[in-house]
Amino acid sequence: MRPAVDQVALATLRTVPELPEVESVRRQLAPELTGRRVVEVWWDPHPHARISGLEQAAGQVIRSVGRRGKFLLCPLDGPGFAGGIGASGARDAGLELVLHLGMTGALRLVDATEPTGAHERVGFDLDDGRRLAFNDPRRFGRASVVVAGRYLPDIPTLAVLGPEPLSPDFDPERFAAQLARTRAPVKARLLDQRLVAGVGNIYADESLWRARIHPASRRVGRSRALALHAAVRDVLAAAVEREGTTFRDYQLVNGASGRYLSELDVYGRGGLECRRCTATLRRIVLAQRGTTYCPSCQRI
DNA sequence: CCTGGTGCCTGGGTGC
DNA sequence: TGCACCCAGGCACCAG
Repeated sequence: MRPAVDQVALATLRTVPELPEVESVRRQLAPELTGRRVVEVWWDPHPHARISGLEQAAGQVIRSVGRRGKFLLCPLDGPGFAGGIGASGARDAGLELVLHLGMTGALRLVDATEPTGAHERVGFDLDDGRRLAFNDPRRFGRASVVVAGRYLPDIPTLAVLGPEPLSPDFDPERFAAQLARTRAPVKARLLDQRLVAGVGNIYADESLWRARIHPASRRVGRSRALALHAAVRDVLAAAVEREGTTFRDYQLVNGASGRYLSELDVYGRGGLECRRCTATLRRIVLAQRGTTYCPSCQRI
């Protein structure tokens, strides 16, 4: 057993998990889950639960814990796995566990004897006597087992997910060209996951503020697009560095909070002073999302 | 294809 | 103290 981690909330997020929060959860889970065998799986029978294929996880070994955008990706190895070279000589198409925390999802490692939590939607009993519990009050999260890399039809967003913002795949010129091609508000483009993966409401507002771009802008020229590209990278990198944003009781394994909250410049600061120009930050609704920006230094 | 609008879901907050 | 709203928002889905 691992008493230092048992019973600890790995991610009781009040903040909606975006890339930095999911990456922080991934880093906590990876050493705990890698090499563990899933003994048994239980899941929520609710008709609207976004769950598929989980019966296939039983007996599988978790090979690693990865991430793409806001998705956690765990490649699985079957009981007889011996290197992945099948009779045909081609690499076997193994299975993959895909988790998305949605708005309120949280993952915990608990003792397997602990009763199912009130909002527990999925439980993976592991071969070390613990259970990976997926707690998700609003059922906006997702849990699926698919053939590795085959994300259609179950997970269409993952199938068309844009580049990882903190990798070289996120190319500034390509980003600028794609942004120039359509006329939706720039914030909507940041949120839709195809231009760049992992940006949600908080870090969209933060990035736009940093790049001095009005969230409702429908035309973003090359130089501003390049500034936005850099801002997205800088904001996400800084938030990962601080293990995400905690509003309430999101806790790390050691009990610490995500420390990006004090770094937020606009999100949650409507009516307060802009830290750059002292104008009053304004809160509007854009793309059906609460949006905060500085009317003085973010111009259309 | 592109875009905007609606529904899903429920804990927590507000106003009466 | 109780009750009826109403909001938060990632994503699926649909209509124009």
